[in-house]
Amino acid sequence: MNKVVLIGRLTKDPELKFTPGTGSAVATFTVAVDRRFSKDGQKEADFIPIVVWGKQAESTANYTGKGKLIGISGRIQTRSYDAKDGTKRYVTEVVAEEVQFLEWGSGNKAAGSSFNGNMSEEFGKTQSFGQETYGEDITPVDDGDIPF
Amino acid sequence: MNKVVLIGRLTKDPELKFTPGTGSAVATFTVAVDRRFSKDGQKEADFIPIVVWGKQAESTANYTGKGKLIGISGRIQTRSYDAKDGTKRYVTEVVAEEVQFLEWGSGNKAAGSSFNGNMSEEFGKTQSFGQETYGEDITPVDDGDIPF
Amino acid sequence: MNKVVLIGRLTKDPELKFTPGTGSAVATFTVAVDRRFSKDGQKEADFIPIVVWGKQAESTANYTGKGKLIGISGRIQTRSYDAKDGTKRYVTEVVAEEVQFLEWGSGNKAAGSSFNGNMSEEFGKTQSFGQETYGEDITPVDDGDIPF
Amino acid sequence: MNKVVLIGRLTKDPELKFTPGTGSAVATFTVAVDRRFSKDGQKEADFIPIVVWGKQAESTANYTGKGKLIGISGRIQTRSYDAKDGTKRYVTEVVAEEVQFLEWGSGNKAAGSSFNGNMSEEFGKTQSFGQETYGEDITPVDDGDIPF
DNA sequence: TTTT
DNA sequence: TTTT
Repeated sequence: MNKVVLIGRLTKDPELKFTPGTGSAVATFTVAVDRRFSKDGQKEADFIPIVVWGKQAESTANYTGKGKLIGISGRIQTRSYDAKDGTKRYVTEVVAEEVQFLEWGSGNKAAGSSFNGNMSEEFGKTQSFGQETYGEDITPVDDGDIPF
Repeated sequence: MNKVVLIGRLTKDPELKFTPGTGSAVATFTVAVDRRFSKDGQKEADFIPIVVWGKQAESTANYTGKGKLIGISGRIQTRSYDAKDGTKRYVTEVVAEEVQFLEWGSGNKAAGSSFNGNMSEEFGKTQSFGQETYGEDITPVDDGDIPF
Repeated sequence: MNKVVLIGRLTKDPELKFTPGTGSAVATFTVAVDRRFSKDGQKEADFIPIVVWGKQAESTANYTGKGKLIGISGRIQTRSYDAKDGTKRYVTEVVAEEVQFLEWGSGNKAAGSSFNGNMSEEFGKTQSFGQETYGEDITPVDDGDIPF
Repeated sequence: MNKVVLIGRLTKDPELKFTPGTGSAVATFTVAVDRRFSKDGQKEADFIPIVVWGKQAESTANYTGKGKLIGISGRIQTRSYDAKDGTKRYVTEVVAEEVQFLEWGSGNKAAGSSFNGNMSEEFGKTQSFGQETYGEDITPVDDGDIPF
């Protein structure tokens, strides 16, 4: 059993990439989740790294963005990589299986991602809110060559 | 909202320490959680770092141990520290708020911790199973000087 | 272990009552949570009964209302009562331990509850959004005589 | 968002049925989850109704049973039916998406279910423990005619 | 650096 | 390296 649920705000626009192999979309971003109990009244937050795969990665890249509130459910994943200094580094992140946009509106008009952004007319300026949840559509087939 | 639930096995006995300041107990350990979907049939797991505070830390140090199955609920916490090479390192771990021993029996009889271990007669060799859950008893008062 | 997380909309304004004994506040309401998979495209939802105790009950009664989006974490509780026809009825509901207002704004200006509603100037018409989470402040002391 | 995680014990052996239409397997049972905080020291539990579909329903019927410890993740579902006295009754239950046997061993040798029970030699008397989790294999296609 |  |  490995279950996570988070509600927080994106610290930046998501980064959209595609795996070299199968071309699966992957979005990565960080979510700031305010802590319930902070010492005295200081505002404190946890900054949790998120990974999303497949069609949801594209939705995420297009319908949410920096500062927007988002709900996520998924699981904690750990992996290691070799740092440039030769040491092994360990990463703990959340793989999102379900993403719920609690505030809509994306910042990524200027692109840099392969998505053409033609949704921006519908969602760009308007602040609409919904309860739609996007489920996992691609089994995260762990290509071996992860682009981050 | 920041909620985590895990069921997995300890990869080692927990490490019990006490904060220099208030003397609060802190236990740290890693839990191996088998993944539901692994590529082909290879056994794969996530190795998730756990922190437990207060009275629960002591229970954990004494009633569970390497290889034992445990249930955890809590939240994801991120923090940073300065590595010896001068760079900043980021850590993501789970702060357990509730710990449930799904298999009892500890390995740390020989001690090294301040706990006297007199429970070992009751729980040491026997493999008993229960559903008792130990709640958070100390608000994790983030001493500033965390001993790990 | 008994953990629930929900994001959904109130089907009505919360009902605020106070226990005869200790005078603890209790709010009850129903949250509609859209299903991810519904047969064909029909909109379907689960209508989940929620109970909140203490100071949070009052916040809930005042800062949210019919149609508003809310995040809840808590646990499932079951209880039974004797129906007027002499049969025993079983109830399953969610006891909220944490409530997060994803959209603010209450409908209960006209009252009927004992709360004086003097917050309505601040929160009444404006649609502001936040991430503030209100934790459990009163241990739900199960008076024995629950007013619903 | 609608997420539930439970760890508890079956109050009885699961009941296995098959939908008239598609012949999908459905198992139903109740899980007793001990409460963390009970008034004084009295042992109290919540008795939570569970529904499992598909292949997992069969696993459940065969590899677990009365008194066994089980981990469940899923969602809360509400439905209504017409009671014999003409009134509408509302039911809240947990639809399990993931089931983890924390203690193995089934009681349903004598059958009544279509499963032939030939696993009982492997799992019957031995008390083995594992971490295997069985995922949802059939999208719970809500036949319309649910056999309970 | 990992558990069964 | 962080969000409102």
